[in-house]
Amino acid sequence: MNINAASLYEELFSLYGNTQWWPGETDDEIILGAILTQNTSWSNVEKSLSRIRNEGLMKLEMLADIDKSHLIELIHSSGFYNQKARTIIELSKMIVSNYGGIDAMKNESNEKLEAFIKPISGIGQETMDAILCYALDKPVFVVDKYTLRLMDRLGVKNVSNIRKAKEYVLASIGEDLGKLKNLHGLIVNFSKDYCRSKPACNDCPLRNKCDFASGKQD
DNA sequence: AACCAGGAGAGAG
DNA sequence: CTCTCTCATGGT
Repeated sequence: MNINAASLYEELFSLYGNTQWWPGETDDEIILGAILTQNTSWSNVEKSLSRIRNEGLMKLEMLADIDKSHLIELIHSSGFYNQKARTIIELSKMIVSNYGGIDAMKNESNEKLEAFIKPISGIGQETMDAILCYALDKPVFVVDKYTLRLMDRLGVKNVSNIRKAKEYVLASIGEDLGKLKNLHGLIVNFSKDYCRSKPACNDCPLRNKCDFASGKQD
C-alpha cells in the first residue's frame, strides 16, 4: 500500500478526532512529560507529574535548583530516574539561565533551538522534537516507535528511520502545526488500540489497507 | 513470570 | 548507517 500522510491523517482523524496532544497544563509540564515518558508508560509518568505538581515544583526555575535526590524520589515511578533527573535539572538550568523561561524561546529559529537543546545529555531526537512541537509550537512532526511500526505495517515505502518518516509527513501535510500535533497523538492512540506488539488486527479499522493483517511479520 | 512501555547513549561491526 | 546492550519501574 502507498497511502500518503495526509490520507492517513484523515483515516485516523475519522476514528479519534482531535486528540488534544500533548497532554499537559503548561509548557513546563509538557517538557517534563517528554523526558519522563522515554520508554515508559504514561500512567507511570502521571504519578511523577502529580507529585511534582503537588509540591509546587512544576516550573523550570524550581526544577533548576531542586535537590537531585529529592527529584529522584518524585520521579521514581517513571524509571531511569538517575538519567532523567540529571537531564531535567540540566535542561531547566540551561533554559532558565539562557532564556529565563519557555516563552522567550518561541521566537528563536528551529536551527538555534536544536543547537541549544541537542547537546544536552538525555535528550535525543524524539524528545527534542516533542519539545519543539508541543512546548514551543514549532511545526515539527514527532516520530516515535509507534510511528515507524505503523508505517512499516502499512507498507509505506522509505520510512525506515526517523528522518525519512518526517520527510514522508512533510511531503503531504507540510508545516500545518495543528495537524502535526494531532497526527502524533492519533498514531499513539491508534497504535495502543490496534497496532501493539500483539496486534488486534481482527478488529482493526485499517486491516484492509495493512499488509501485516494478512500475515506479514514485523 | 516474562514481556512491554509515547528513548537515549555508547560501543561494535 | 544499523545492531545490540544498558538503564528501571509498574501493569498485564
